[in-house]
Amino acid sequence: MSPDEARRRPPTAQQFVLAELRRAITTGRLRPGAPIRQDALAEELQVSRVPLREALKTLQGEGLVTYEAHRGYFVEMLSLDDLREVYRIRELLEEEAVRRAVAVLADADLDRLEAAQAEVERASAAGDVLAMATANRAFHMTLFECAGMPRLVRLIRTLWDSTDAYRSMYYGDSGNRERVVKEHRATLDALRRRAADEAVATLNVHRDHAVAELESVLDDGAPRRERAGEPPLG
Amino acid sequence: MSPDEARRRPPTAQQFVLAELRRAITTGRLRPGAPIRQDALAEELQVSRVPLREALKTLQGEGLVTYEAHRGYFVEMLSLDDLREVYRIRELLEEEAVRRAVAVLADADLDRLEAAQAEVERASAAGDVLAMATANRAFHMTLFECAGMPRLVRLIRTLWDSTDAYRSMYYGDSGNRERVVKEHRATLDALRRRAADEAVATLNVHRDHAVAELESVLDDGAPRRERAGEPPLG
DNA sequence: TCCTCCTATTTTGGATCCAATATTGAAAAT
DNA sequence: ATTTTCAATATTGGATCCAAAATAGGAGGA
Repeated sequence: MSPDEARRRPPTAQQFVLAELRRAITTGRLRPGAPIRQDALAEELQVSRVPLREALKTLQGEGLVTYEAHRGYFVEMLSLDDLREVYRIRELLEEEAVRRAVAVLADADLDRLEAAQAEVERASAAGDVLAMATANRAFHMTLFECAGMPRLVRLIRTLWDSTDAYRSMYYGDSGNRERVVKEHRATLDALRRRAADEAVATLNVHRDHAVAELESVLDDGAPRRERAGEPPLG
Repeated sequence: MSPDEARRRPPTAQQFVLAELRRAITTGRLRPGAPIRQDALAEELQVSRVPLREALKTLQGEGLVTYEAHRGYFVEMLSLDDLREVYRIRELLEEEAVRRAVAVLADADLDRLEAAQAEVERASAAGDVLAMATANRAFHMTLFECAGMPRLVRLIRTLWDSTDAYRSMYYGDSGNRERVVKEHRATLDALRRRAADEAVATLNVHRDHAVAELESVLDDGAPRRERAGEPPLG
């Protein structure tokens, strides 16, 4: 079996379940605050509760779900303050990653960033929200990985994961999509000139805008903890 | 049952196992690079493999162990570069925590810090290495928690956990213990005067010395991945 | 009507058993 | 002697079953 195929369908049930859960949370299929009923979900996904619980433990570690002994797992419900905290931490860590990346950036790295950006622009033009989110993420992670600090990148990735559910709506607006394209171009320009301060600044603008957008969407009240009624997990 | 009792013996086997595993890794009982044999460990701890595996998943999320499908879990083996990366990330996050803490520091917080420091000094004088590590950690976490950023503190705590195994040796040296006591006093002094820059600086010195010490201990070669021979887990 | 207590039900936690995969070691071929 | 193949073994992955805890609902009492 080729490595590609192996990645397509994970070799273990827990990895399959993990991917499904991420998708469910990201797309809002499982809503913030909702309890996760293991029996129902396991049946839905055609696995037993054992791999499901292991996947949930992973998500707990990433902060996507919370856990209470004998009460179970709940989809993490982030308040506005929580979101601001996550974005502030991202700012700290991503600045470090970008500075280190700029210091060692090779032409081949820039080529890969250009390719990632091309995909972002394609998705933006097509209005493909899911592809847009994926491509945007790939662009940023490609940059961060140039820093050669795998643990730092892992932390940043986890922070992105933890707010995926709240960020998915962002790309629905075509104005936001165009803005992202422009901001990426500004970042790329700074990177080509190895202007670290400028690259950090453009990314901060990029991030702050996302936060501001989130705030305006959410400030009519924090999401409520739900106890039932979410649709099944097709 | 009192809350205290409830905390003494965790209500679930996975939490018990998690604590035991942490201790085993921290004390070097499970050595970096060693594979974790689930059957043997489960029998050792008198539980089945199910809660053990959930505990391992938690540790995987924290970076204390690595996981490969169908091959199992291994105690994470940190290279010198890895350690430096962890400490650099800590520097970034802890600076933020300290600055936020100083901005809102109340007298009651200072009292708690004094109490924590008293415990550090007691342990230092007694030469109690384990108590020293615990007290030092409590001192720092008490400070960080004043920042009112629970996610940030959680990340920092995880980073501390991930290097526990390597830091345990540090307090064996009485010179190191005395140095820690002095550095804490300098930090406390800065905090009392709400001198954020100074507090950050003293903590950076504190941390950098630990890194330097680790480097001198480890630079005769990275630890090897072991495959067998670790003593049983009393 | 409201509160308390107790029981029935639901849900999670964990043990055991079996299946799937990886590893080891020996035998056979080059 | 070295490499390859294949079977035997060890180890992990997962399903099912049972136990323990929490939740929900109703009966009884104030």
